[in-house]
Amino acid sequence: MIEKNYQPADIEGRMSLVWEDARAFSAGRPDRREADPFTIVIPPPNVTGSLHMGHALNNTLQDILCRFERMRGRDVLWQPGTDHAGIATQMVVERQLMERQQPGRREMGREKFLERVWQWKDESGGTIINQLKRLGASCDWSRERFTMDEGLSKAVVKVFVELHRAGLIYKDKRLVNWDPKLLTAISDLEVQQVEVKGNLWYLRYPLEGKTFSPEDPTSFIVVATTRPETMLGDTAVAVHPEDERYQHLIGKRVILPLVGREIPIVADTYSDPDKGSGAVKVTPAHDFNDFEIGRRHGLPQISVFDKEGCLNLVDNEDYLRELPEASEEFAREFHGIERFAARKKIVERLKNFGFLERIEPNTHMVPHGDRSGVVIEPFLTDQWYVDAKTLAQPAIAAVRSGATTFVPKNWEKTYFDWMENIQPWCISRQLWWGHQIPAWYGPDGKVFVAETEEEAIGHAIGYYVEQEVITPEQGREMALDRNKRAGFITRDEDVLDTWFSSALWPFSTLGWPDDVPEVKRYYPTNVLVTGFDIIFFWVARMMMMGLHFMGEVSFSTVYIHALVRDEKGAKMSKSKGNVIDPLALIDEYGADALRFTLAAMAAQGRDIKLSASRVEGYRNFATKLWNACRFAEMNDCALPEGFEAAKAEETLNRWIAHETAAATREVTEAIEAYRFNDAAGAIYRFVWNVYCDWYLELAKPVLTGPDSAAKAETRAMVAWARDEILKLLHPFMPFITEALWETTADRDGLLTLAPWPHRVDVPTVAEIAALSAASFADPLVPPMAPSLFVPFDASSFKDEAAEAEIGWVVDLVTAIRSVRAEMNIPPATLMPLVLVGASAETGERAPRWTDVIKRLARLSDISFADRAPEGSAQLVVRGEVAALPLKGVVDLAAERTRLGKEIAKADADIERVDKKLGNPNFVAKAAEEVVEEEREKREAAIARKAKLEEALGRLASVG
RNA sequence: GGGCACGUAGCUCAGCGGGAGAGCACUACCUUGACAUGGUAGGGGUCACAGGUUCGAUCCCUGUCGUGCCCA
Repeated sequence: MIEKNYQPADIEGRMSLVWEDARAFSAGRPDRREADPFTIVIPPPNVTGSLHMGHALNNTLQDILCRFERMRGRDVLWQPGTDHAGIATQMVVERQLMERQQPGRREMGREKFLERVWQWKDESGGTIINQLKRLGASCDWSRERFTMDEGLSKAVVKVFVELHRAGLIYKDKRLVNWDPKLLTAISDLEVQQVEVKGNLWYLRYPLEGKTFSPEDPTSFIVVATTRPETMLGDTAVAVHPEDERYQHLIGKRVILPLVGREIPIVADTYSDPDKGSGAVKVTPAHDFNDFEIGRRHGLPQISVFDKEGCLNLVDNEDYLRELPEASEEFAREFHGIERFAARKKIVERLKNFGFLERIEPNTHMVPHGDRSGVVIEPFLTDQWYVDAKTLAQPAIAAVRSGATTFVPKNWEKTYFDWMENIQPWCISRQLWWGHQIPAWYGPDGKVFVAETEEEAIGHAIGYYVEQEVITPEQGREMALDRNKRAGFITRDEDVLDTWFSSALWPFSTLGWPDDVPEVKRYYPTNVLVTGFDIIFFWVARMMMMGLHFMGEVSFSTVYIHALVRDEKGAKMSKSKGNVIDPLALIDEYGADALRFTLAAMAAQGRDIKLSASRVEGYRNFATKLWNACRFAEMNDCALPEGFEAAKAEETLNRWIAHETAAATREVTEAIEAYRFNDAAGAIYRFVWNVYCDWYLELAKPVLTGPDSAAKAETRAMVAWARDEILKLLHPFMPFITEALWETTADRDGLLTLAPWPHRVDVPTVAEIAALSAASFADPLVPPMAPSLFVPFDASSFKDEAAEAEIGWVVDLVTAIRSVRAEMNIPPATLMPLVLVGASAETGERAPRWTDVIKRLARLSDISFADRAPEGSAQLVVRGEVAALPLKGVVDLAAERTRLGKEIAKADADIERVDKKLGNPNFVAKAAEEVVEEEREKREAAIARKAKLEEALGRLASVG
């Protein structure tokens, strides 16, 4: 029995359990051993994360694809899991320690701290996974993976060692984006450019050999800067080589104010003559552009900050080199001052000595760490790098050749732009939570990269014996005695960027590097579904790693979906406070309604601005379906064994078969083309506007009539079409459809494993037997219902005659209702209908639909006549006149107005078509079908107008 | 400054070379035996603006204005 009211909360939890118990989503089910695999890896959410609208959209789309392919008989693996989110997770746990007033990370030490992080992960790390389950994600939960798992960590180590051996990973001293709060390097992509209202400070740098005076412009050069505090690390001044103002100064030297260092004036095109003073100070150790200028001119790099962003001058050899002794006092005075305080103090000092020309307000972009929120400091450090440029080449080629395609295609441009300008990828992070880099250092700093410490020691001993640092004898002793070699080499303390492990996700989750059958079966994956914002973070890196280590692309299709934005079109973010919580929407309207909304709005290439009213509307759609199924149940509609829809005899039943086939084709083709909104729209219209509005209404007289063959067939057909609807809708609304599937009949299997209506590979009888055998062999696999295999070829079934007949009924009823409403005839008034001058076809059809038409159009009687009775309202349906004779009820003036409006409409049609057909160019140049179509339109409009005028004439003669 | 989108009914959005569509909102009527989380009928748009291509442009091209995003 179906409950009276649809309550999503009541069924969603229960259906989740049903699927789980049946292990419905397990990859490699025995009954699908021979089936084609279909694989999607989930973009792993942060283990610290919770479900936001972007996740909801992303996973809804993946789930639609997975459920669709699962029903099409594929062996689906949707690989779930989370990533360890190095910085975010470490921050979460550190914050927790602080809140509980427990010892901090450094006090407890690395090992203890990592234990705490794991403990946190075990307790709270499952949040987002449970939220994905609430959304209905049909992942193979038994295969859930975590980037810090043993197996995935093994893959990380192997990849690092092999890339290092191949020279594709190396250590280098370069500028990195340094987060002075978190004390780690971060990636370009974790840096947010924020517009900040700052200043341009114009500074006077005295020229060497002149006596500096603020009054004498020939005694100095003015440089403009947004970061005056970095001037302590300046090693040059740059001007544009063609800037006439400065030609005479190129090659001269200036004395750096406050510091006293002599630095050159160089010519470099980076300097923009139109910006500031046209001269810039060059600080290679604290600015990415200056770093490049420094390289071009061979300038020294002087870092003046420490890793916390405080001035570091005392004992700073780079800084103090070649400086006069007096400057040591200055160094002591400024040493240790935080960078923004230093800015104030330095500007003040410059001003006091006349070196500050002026200050100009200037709005510019300043890099901020997206986790810490503090201003990022370009900082010169030793880090590990991946040679991304080399690895990118095959990844670029794979997209060029079409081995991997983007949907929509225009994202390929973005991909190429990024890949072709890719920079070395800094992969080391100064954190504790993550994969510790498998590199060890010998006593002299020599690095040994190996999969294990034992192996590294072996290499080290060999190396140092060869270098005669230790004797062969010492080496032998160390190799044999653990105690003797303790502390000989020390491991790199840093960990790898989280994205380094995520890049391996499509194959590490399958078990690589172990030789397991899953790798062979499920790699390459079929499609990756993601938002464009992580094309760079993730897609590109998976492409690089997949091609290098597997020799094959990671996925053949990348579907890039929209971003979910708020009602103003702004990106949803916590700091803006404009987030809509998907879980709140699920609580209010159900997961099915939310999923359907997201699918219906997921038009390609367009962002989604979500509003709750849409979700409500689709919840109502679910209710509609629920009630339609209740109707079927109340009328004892059931599918008899062996029923064949294609062989139905009743016109109405053939019509719904025709419509079902059309809807099936539409939905199937739309999902295949990733047009989720079209698919959702097609099933929505079919359920509501075809099945509910017309089929069930037209079937009512038959269902409530006397027992007959027609009644039996209609009962079967109502149930059959309902089942087809449940299947077509299942990928979008899995909970309600599975629940109704369970309740509406005695089923042998779950809907989620039932075959898709459009399945091309309808199994033969022999195959069914084999499948059943396989199913029964494994008690966990529910056998498939034999009745599901009754062939109905949705790809080809058509019945145009049924379509024409039911179409006439629909048009007639609609026209009568429209006239009644316009004439203000109360619904309680039953009117007679007269079909005027009916054709033979109509004469045959009408009696077959008397009951239905009477009921739906609220008629007392249907009759035929050659002329419309006096004083009747008349309407034209498919070229024939129907009259509603009701003397006294029909307001003649109103009817005259109504007919006048209809005629005007017909006139407008005729005029528009005439204009076209009157154009000789149109007739000559337009496609023949188009011209023919227009001619037909014209004829129809003229005929319609004639009938209407006739009706108006009759009215005039009466009144 | 460079790149990518987008401006269609009051709102949120589809459509995209030959008759302007949906959901919500709105108006009127309906306690009709599945459903008021509903039914029936209806109102509402110079498809941002200006040029061009075409027999024909909401749709293709160019420009202008406006909005958003990404990158520098």
